[in-house]
Amino acid sequence: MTNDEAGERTDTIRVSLVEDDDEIRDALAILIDATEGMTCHSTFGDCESAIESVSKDPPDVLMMDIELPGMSGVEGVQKIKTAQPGIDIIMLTIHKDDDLVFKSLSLGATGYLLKDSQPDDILRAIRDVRSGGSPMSSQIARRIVVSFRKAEESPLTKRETEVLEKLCEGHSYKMIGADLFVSEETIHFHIKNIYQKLQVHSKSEAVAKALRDRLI
Amino acid sequence: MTNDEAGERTDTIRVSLVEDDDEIRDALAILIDATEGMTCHSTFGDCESAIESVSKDPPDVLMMDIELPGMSGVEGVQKIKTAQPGIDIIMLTIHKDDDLVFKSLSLGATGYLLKDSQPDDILRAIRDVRSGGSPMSSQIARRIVVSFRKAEESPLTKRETEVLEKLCEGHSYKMIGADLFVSEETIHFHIKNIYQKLQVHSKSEAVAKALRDRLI
DNA sequence: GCGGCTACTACCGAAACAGGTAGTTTTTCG
DNA sequence: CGAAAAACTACCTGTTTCGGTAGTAGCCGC
Repeated sequence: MTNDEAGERTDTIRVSLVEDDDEIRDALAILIDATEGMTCHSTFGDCESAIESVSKDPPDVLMMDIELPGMSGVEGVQKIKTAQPGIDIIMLTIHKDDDLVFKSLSLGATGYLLKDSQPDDILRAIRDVRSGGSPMSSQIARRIVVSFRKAEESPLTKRETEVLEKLCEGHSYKMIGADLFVSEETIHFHIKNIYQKLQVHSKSEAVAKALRDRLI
Repeated sequence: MTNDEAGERTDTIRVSLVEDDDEIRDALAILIDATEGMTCHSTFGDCESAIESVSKDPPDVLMMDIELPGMSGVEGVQKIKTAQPGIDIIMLTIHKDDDLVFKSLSLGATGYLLKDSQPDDILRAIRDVRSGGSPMSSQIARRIVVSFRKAEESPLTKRETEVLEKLCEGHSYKMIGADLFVSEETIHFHIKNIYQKLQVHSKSEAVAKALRDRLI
């Protein structure tokens, strides 16, 4: 392991573990250490101690149980990723479809593994995450894909949507009017209707709603 | 497979294909028809004809080449998904990491497959997409995960971020001041600084930038 | 201890916006 | 065809925002 050379990570992948179950933790450590190209860098039974150590001596990859006593894995992801953005974090879970997995991915985790995955799958996920992938089940992938898809049906008319798009670009009534070749008053009219339909009362509120609900 | 019972779709999965290469299209059709639990419902050489037929007689799953003569697969996804939101669309591609794949996923595709995938992988993807998954490579998954993560570093101070959050909720200067127990003028001051840092000139533009760049 | 950053307060004038009312024309669809 | 929806124009009034200038105060690091 720790060979020096230059290059950021042509060499051994250092893996750390955060897992409260001793048996699982030890088994993973042994598996990783027995594999060429990776080494178990450190192990922790809880998030708090992991956070402290990891900021001093960061590994390349961190595998973290999503359900931990004390600070949850989700919270841990946020803290560790803030302190050490370079670490790739893989969440470990027993549930296939867990809201927590989804949350931790959006907070900074890069992939996730089921605890009872085959050794081969575990090792593949570690390499995968290090070479720019996000290992995860297709069920989780679906939820992520859906979450950033455009709304299928909007209450707005075509023209109103057009106006809303311009609003989101920060244009004034006057500029939008010029862009769409109608008068400023017409834009005013459309925007009043947009406000009514979206139940908002200002440009910024409309923009926030449009972007959050992916109306545009 | 085809047991009937109740349930919404215990029976055969109807698959349609859009692929301009005759050989690939025929090979896929044969593979699908030879597999228990699915049937090849219809095939098309281009998007235009697929769109017409599919709106009359929709399949369960549509496999679509991402690069087609005439209308591109990406455009096709958008049109078909708008007309028939119930169809699960799997994109076919030869490139592993293609911007087009990413685009089509955000426009309504549910998964994607490499054209040279093993037959088993193809059949698995079809079943997968039908049972609520999004089959895709971990490289694509990573790009999607990253695209909705919060910005790691914001140019804004803590206070400014706080103000920006309130802006995104559509509050006025006065309301934000009341919320944060400072004067309206102070909010005015913070917002001027936010505008400078984000290079914007209005509330709505700031909100748009904040939400798009995930500063909050 | 001093400069730099952050947080806060204040005043001004021009511009933009929000909400209301009151119309006309065009498109869409039963 | 005729009703309904969408697109368009206009005016008015009070409120909010934007950009500029100007000053106070606390905290941190060199």
